Amino acid sequence: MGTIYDLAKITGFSITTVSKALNNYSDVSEKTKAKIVQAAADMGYLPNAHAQSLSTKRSWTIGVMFSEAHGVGMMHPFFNAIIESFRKATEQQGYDLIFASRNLRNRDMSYLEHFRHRAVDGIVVICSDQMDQHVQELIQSTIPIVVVDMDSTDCSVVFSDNLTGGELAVNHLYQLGHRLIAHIAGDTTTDAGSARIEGYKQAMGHLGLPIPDEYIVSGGFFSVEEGKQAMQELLALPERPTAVFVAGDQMAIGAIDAIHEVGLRIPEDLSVVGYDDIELAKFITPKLTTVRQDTDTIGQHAANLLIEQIVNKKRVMTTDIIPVDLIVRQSTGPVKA
Amino acid sequence: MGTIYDLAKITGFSITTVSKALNNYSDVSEKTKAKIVQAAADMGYLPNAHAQSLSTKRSWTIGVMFSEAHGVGMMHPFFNAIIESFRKATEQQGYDLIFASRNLRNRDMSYLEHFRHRAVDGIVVICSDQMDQHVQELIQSTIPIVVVDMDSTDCSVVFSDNLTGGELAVNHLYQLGHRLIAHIAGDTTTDAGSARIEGYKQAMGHLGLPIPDEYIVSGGFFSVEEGKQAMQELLALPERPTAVFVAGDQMAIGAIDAIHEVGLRIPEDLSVVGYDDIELAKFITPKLTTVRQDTDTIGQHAANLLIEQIVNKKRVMTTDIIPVDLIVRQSTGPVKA
DNA sequence: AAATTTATCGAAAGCGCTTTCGGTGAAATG
DNA sequence: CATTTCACCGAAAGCGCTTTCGATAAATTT
Repeated sequence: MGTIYDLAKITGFSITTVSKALNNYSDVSEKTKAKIVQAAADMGYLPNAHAQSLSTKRSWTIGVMFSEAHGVGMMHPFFNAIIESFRKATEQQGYDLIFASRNLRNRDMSYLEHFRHRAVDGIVVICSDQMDQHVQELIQSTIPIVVVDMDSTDCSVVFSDNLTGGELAVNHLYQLGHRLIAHIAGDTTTDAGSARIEGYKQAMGHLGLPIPDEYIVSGGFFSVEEGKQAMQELLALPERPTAVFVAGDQMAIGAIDAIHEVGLRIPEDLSVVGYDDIELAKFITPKLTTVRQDTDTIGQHAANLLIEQIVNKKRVMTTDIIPVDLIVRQSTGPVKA
Repeated sequence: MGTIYDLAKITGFSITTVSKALNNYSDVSEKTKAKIVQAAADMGYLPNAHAQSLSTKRSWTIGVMFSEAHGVGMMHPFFNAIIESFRKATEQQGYDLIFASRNLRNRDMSYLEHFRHRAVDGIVVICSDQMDQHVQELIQSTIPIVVVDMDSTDCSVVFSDNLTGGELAVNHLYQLGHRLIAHIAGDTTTDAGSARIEGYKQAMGHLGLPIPDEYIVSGGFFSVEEGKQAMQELLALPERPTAVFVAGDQMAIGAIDAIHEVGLRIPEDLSVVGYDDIELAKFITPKLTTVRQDTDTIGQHAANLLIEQIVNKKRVMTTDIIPVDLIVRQSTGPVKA
């Protein structure tokens, strides 16, 4: 390793000059700059990030918060894809991601506290809901922040056009002749969940289609298992829907499983459209018709929004809504005559 | 915020005493300890992690390295599950995870350099292969390290019993009457890939089954797409196998897709067994017979192995092989008469 | 040649914390 | 009462780095 002092000793300059040389200050001659840089390379010198942070008040780290409330963690392919794209964008600018917990050596603390302790330059919250106290606390803090997949007027947010997404799905189904369209919803405490329900309702309204209460059933927090259960409820209905719009691909896969288990065929007996377009969507049987969320763009925009705030040292409250696409595959088909 | 100095001013004690009180030293009376702790709570004091690290040489961070060589990143459900379990285990001990890149503010640097710069206490490498220069460099360094899903005698490693896994799959297929058993392999530069091939070969050998060269086809780096392509090659063979052991569930899903696309049925026409037992495995159609890897245990063991080294300040080179299970579902069945 | 600029460097303070080591008064011992 | 122990506290150095500000010598300008 070696420190800046070693470098000073070796080259014969002061640590001041060494530091300046390494940081490319203008008041050090090219010659000495070259010598110092060379010596640094020779000894494999690397600046200590903690010392730097301490003295510059800049840590070049971004804290990421996954809400663990619903046990999704970083396992959900959608959030996962977003964080991956976010990571690529931020690391290009020199930031590292740090996953902090609520545990600091046996001291229980809030995320905000933990992030302050780590002195992160900014925060991204990936999956959460309005009810989460921790997220609200983060938003109210002064640390630059961007929130993904959730709405808020108190900070920068970026999320998919879930309303349109819901409409796209329903309209597609309608055009295929479906009139009995049910919805397996994501939990309404999440903005994504409720926006998709809203999109579903609006589209149904516009089309003059009635919505029986039993046609909206909760799939909980977007899990496969809950999607399956929700579908089972739907299947038990006296007037079974001919199509169902599922608010997430994972849930859709669960739903499909439920449908298959009772011996029904997709799309002949029942059409299903999902939401997300996870990688697997186009490979499973039947290939899933779904509303694609542009995770790449979401992640990038989130990264840009955050870094902009960090760099300019001022809060901005942008609401960035990313368009979605309907991807038609084989899980939807014309209604049975 | 506030620093230790503010706390000293407020309470009237020296910063030394404040620090000691906060760190529960024995040479500060209970009374003053209480006062200081109270004052700290009142002002919402939080120690600055960077300052602490600087002075203690302990950062309470663990660097995680995903090889980006094969473009899997953190998107693969298997690695993802491992990192999640690893995270839970380490955060319980007070460590935060930091995802470092190879980019430090436009300076291109190795992972080792980056980790040294960040002064991480330990390193976990999640998905990589022997050929990766960066990983080798990490292993040769003096920083505590644990490697997952890869073999090495130079550091602690933890991975699944891939050999047995391969055998389990083949034997299962054999018992169902299959004799023409092919293998869609993971890339042989990965230990997991080659060990599963080995398991396949050994089992076939024991059973006295011949292995035509064309029966082992590479599925690349475990992706769905590559699995699909591999299966297409298999399907084009003059003597088509009646069963195929696929070295990963993602690939298996791709393979199933390929099979369905040519109008064949699973398991009636063709049996397939996967590897991993990802969450979706039991929901897709057909429900996938697969070799389950115990990601929870892998993650935990890796965490323990790493923390042990950090705490004891000495390198240990354990090889921790985690057993696997065959989970029989519906993608395998008796060979057609 | 005197007066200014300019280029180059370093002393020193500071970032927030830990830890060694010594000092004080009170309690315990003889 | 003199001496030793003990409990409690603080001065100071140090962790590795940045940054301000002043100093010096060389280069320009008059």
